Amino acid sequence: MTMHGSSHDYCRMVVFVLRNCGKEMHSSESRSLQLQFLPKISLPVFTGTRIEGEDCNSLKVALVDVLTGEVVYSGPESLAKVEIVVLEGDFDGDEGGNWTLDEFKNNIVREREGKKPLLTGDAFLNLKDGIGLVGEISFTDNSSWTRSRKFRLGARVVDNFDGIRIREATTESFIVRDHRGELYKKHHPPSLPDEVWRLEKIGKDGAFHKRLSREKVYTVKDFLTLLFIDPTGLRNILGAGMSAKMWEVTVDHARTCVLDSRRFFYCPPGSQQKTGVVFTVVGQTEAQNLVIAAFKQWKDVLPFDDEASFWDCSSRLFNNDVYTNSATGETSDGCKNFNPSARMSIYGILRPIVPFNLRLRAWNQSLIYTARCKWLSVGSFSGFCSKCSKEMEEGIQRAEVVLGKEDRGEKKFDRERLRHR
DNA sequence: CGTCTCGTTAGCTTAGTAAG
DNA sequence: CTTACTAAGCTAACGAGACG
Repeated sequence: MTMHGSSHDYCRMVVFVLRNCGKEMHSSESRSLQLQFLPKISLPVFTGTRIEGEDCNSLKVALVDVLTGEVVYSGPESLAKVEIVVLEGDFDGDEGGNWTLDEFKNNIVREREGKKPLLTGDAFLNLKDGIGLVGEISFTDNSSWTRSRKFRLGARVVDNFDGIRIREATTESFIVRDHRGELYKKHHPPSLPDEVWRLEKIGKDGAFHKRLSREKVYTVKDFLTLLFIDPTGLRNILGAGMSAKMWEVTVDHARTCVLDSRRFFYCPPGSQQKTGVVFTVVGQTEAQNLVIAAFKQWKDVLPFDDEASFWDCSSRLFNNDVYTNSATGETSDGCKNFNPSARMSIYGILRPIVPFNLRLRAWNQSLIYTARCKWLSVGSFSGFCSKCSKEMEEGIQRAEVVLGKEDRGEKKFDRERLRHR
């Protein structure tokens, strides 16, 4: 059975015809079929880059029954051959999909004269069970030269099912940019080794980029380090030309940089290891973050009249937990093995504890580092060990942190691992 | 409103590579 | 070695936003 409209007036309601094993099965219900793209196209789109669906999904074309919204899994149409074409971005702007076949054809965009076909790759696909995967296709040219400066993708059925009109699919309109634009894209989030112009408001070879380069701020890491160590100095490098608003945008963008988990520990010479600081690769301290968190969760903050009352209270606070064994009154033998020749890190949580003796041992039980500490950033601690640098080359991968009377087997921190990096 | 700066775009140039 | 093709780099033009 065949339904014909006039050449410009195809009926959108068609009688669905099933053909199976050469037998014709006539459906009494009227059906309106159309192709649909699934899911939306992932933006932005660049020339030479594969067109993909949102969230890294492959782009698909599905044959759908307009009335039920369901995919047509059976029948000859569910195996149709489909062609992907490029359409003008303003095609069917407000029409709600009521285009004719000729209107669709007239809005197909061809390549510019002397250029390669606008789409490269597998422009044809075969539906299977009503769904087909769009293969590897990409644009060869940007969309700036067209009347709307945008493209859409269209999908149309190549086969003729006895003149039955299957409505074509179109995507949302989108801009196709020259792939070279991709080279100068900002990174979200930026990474530490990125050049500093990957940050918002820092133009490549622009005034700010030059000012930063003059002061040897080449990378996002350099920028972040200066931001934490000397924010005023960094602000001065950028100068008055950078407005407060721009500064905020750049700094906010830089702060989204995902830092690695490495931590560094520093005991000033002569401090007898009573004071030390743990910091990130860009000089950000755990304390900074904790204080910020504390001000946000003020109800959880404990007030003390003075430092003495803090220590008095804290020793009682932590008296019954795993840190108790650390307060043994042992004298510290200092950092005699401490040397910035090899770096080690352990991972865990930062918390205040009573003064304790810390010993770091390699897996073969050789003593790497001892110190008397008031604060331990278990899990975010880094040390440098001269003994270890030798042993590391021989294949040592980890050591345990043992606090207090480890010789009696009370290894409270076994689960904390010390790792070479 | 003029100036400064960044962000984007795209034409042109250069470098690299494969084929003959 | 020459030629053809492609990818990458350079740079000018233009628009937008911030600021005085």
